[in-house]
Amino acid sequence: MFKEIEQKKIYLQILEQIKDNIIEGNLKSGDRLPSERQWAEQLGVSRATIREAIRALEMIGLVRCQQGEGNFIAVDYEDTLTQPLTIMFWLSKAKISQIQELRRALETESAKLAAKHMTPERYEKIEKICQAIETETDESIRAELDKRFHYEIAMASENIMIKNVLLSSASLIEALIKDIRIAILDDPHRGPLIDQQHHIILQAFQSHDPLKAAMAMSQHMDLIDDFVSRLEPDD
Amino acid sequence: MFKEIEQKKIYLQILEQIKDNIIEGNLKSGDRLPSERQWAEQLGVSRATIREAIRALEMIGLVRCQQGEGNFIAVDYEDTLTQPLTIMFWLSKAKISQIQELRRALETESAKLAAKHMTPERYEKIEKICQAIETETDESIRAELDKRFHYEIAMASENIMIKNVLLSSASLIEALIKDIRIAILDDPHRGPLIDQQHHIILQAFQSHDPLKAAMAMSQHMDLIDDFVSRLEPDD
DNA sequence: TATTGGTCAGTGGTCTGACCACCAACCTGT
DNA sequence: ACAGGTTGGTGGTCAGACCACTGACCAATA
Repeated sequence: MFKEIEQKKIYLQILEQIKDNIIEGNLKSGDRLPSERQWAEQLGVSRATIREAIRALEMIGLVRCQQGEGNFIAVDYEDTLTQPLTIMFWLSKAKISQIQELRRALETESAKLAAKHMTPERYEKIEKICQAIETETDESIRAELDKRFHYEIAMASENIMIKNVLLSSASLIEALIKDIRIAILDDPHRGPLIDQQHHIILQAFQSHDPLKAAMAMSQHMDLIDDFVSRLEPDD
Repeated sequence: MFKEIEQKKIYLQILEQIKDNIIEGNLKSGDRLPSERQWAEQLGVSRATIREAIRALEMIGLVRCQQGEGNFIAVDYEDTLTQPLTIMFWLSKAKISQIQELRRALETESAKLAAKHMTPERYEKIEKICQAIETETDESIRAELDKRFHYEIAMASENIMIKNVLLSSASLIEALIKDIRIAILDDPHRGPLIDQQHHIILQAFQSHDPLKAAMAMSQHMDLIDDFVSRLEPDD
């Protein structure tokens, strides 16, 4: 299952091996890796080296480390970009509005693709979420449902790359503005507006109209834009 | 009643410190980090631990390691996402067309923002590149110029997050289809078409018309879409 | 019987000290 | 002045040790 190590950046070789093993199907999400001691012996390297490799893999969200239990392949790769994206945000001294613009680009494309590939099952699922949002009165639950609304659209886009980048940037925004959804949803003037926008998006999905979906989602994003811009005035 | 006791992993604490130091301006691109031994002593941890932190930082492109010389803060953070994006691509078994869709979303938004923020200096720069593309006959140089064309637009968008995600996905596509630009440009029917599209984009920039820029760029992307779809037929 | 609490083996987290490979800057002899 | 070797500092790797945590097993207790 694991080959002997040659020379070069050892931790990169281990990464390659894991990658290959996953692609070949020998390793899958949630699988446990060999224990560090055992693995080190198998590969003929020291435990310290194995650990450096694991650390690198953990950083990009590919491996989850649990003391006393073991190291595991991440259950999904949705968080692979979150950490790097967060770092990039801080180091490049970007503004929140810039992530928001990134998210806008992805949400609109996501909606466009979702409309293109929408299935009755998925549509029903999303429709139910919308209905739940309308009838729900607890703002924090409404916020959670709104999140799921966007998540399901991302799934429906059938594009895992866009989905993951989108989810990462969305969670970064959330981390920066914890209660953005609540704050937006809480505005009594906005509640109905949001529901209306959701409906337009739904209609676009139902009629498989990518352009309409993209435009509707873009307008939906305007709400968040507005909130961000007030939170973070232009320099 | 009792608060949870939580000991963050040391390597994450070190990451935090580096992040803070960069934000505060104590550390900047290209700066050299303390030697591992010295640093370990300063922080009161072992060298192995320091190395695990460095390995994690190297993985996301934040640190460059040079044996016999030292460890350095990366000169730019443009590659922070390239590695994770590549890993994600392989592990999620995505198709090239999906990255292309990701790129399309970013290129169009990038063009839109560029039109919004275009300055005479930047316009002139991009215009010169376009002229160079038209007069150049060597296909590989044309390809290189085309790359710069997109790069400058990304810069002009004045959105570092979009720029970096875009460049990462573009370089991932390039790695997967090495000669895509040449292959596309090489088609005698396409050469004039590309030049024409570039001009439309330029016009949109000049008139600060974001929507027109986005649409023109989207059409420009169709060319690559077309190429990818022929290279990678639908399942 | 059901629950508590201890033991124990296995795991990741960290530390220590050592050796190797590499690089740059400093000699040194010509 | 210069080519070539020496030397000290750096990252790369290794071996072995101890700690903290986990889960499973099991005995003592209510």
